[in-house]
Amino acid sequence: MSRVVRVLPDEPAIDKLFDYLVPDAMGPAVRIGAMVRIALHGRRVGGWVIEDDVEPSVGDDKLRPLAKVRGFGPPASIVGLTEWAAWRWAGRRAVLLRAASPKGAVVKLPSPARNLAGARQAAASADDEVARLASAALGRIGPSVLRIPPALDPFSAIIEAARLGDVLVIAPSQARAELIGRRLRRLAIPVAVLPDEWARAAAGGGVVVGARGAAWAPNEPLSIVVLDEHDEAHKEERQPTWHGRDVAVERARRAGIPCLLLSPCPTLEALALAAPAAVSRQSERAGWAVLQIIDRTGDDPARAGLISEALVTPLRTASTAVCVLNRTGRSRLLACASCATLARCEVCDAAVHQPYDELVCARCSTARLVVCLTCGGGRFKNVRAGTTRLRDDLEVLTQRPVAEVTSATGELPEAGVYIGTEAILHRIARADVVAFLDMDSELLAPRYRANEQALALLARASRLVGGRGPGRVYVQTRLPDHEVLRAASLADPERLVEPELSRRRGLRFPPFSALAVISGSGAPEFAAALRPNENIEVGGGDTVLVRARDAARLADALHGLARPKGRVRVEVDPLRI
DNA sequence: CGGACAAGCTGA
DNA sequence: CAGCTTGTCCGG
Repeated sequence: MSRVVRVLPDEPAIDKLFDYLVPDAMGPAVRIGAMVRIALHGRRVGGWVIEDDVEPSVGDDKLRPLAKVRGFGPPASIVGLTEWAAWRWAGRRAVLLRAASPKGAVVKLPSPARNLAGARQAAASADDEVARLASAALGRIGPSVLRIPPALDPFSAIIEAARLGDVLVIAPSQARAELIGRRLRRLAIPVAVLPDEWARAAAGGGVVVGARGAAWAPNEPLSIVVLDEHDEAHKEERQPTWHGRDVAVERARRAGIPCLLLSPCPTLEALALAAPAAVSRQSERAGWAVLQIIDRTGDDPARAGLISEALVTPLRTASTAVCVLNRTGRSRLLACASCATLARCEVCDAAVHQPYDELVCARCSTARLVVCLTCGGGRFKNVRAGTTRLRDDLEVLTQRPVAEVTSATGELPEAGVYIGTEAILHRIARADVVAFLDMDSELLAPRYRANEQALALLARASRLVGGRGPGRVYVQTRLPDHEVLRAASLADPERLVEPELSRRRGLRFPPFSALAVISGSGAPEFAAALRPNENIEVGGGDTVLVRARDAARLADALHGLARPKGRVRVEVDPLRI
């Protein structure tokens, strides 16, 4: 009998399996996960072998041979994991298999790393509080949560895991992954940094480290370590919106291995998996920065500037100061490109924005053509509400150079003071002053995770200033007693857990439910196919919120629904609603 | 996705 | 009714 395999084409829109004959010459290279090329409907496309030795589901006359074997792809266990993730996040398998595959063709694997004994020796020297916590957690199969304050180095947890055998480390950013790779190499511990060293990772032996994509790494680790589990960078923004931590937890469950979730401020999702272990109170206090709360309760909102008196001296004297001003939620302003008049609503005079090809009033929703009422011009440009002005003001106030940092900023300019949105906290590694100019926009953000996100920002700032030491984190606020500020001041994230749990339970937000947001022109039609029942609630409108009792029921409800004509975006587990 | 083919529209 | 556009289906 000739061998037949089942192949998924690398065309996300197809998402169907097709059977192909395996020519004898290709035999040994064809296995589950192998990347192949196939003739499909008159063209050649790439694909992955998903099942081996199958009974063909079409007649022999239709069967065609594989056109080519391109090389190694994800191992069978990871193919299975992508299958699960496609269900869990209601997405297409090909997108996930791409994330799990090497960037170029891999036809040969290097020999696996062997000098593990030396690595274990290097590892044996690490003996601190973090190592002891990790060691205990590594004795348990499945998820563990370790609360390690922002400025305490989690590296010895990785070393501790490496001592026991191959490890997979998932970092919140590529930069962080590469840094860890360099540190491990310095200790002569074999390491493959993804995505570049996919082949070395597949060969096995030692540590594999990468950003969220490493959750699909082709190795067979004996443990998985997720760094900064709370960091939203672990979530893929494109569809399917999978989460590196959740993939790691499922992967560990399937493999029957420990999975360590590290964070200074664990999410309620992580805490639902395991009770946290924490370093001593003393160490935790040392790992959070001193918070200086600048109470602006009495200041006249109309008159008070964004920089209070109390902030001027710290900004002037710090060697590096970082100012965070979140513009999200502030109305974006449009100005006419030719006459610079601000675009206002003709009915109510409020600022208008341009979601699509018309101008819409943020207050009364009146829409009109994209035309300037003053000069008739048809082009508008975004005015970033006052940041440039703020930069100038800051320069005058501090009498030193101030640099604005945006996502477009390449090389960081030389300056004593930097200003930007919260993304700036990921661009600058060290500072002695971090100032949140408008913390209330975080604390009062109309998002169900606002508290968790605000605490994460303070954790990040604490890391920048190096924990409890001479550095300071300043917070301008009208809510000086807010529980998030209190938790960060006291270096006690646990204080936030109970109130947050009861709030989420009351409002039935995750982890007490699972959510999906369906948007795009086809959203109403798509949502109409979802039948509400005791497990599923479906909202109305152009953007539909779906709420289920849990992730499995949500996934089941979304599974296999026909996509209508228009655009449909299904975001499972949205973090910012 | 993109080719095949069928159903609808137009012009003489 | 040829010649074209638009829509739906399906691939091994």
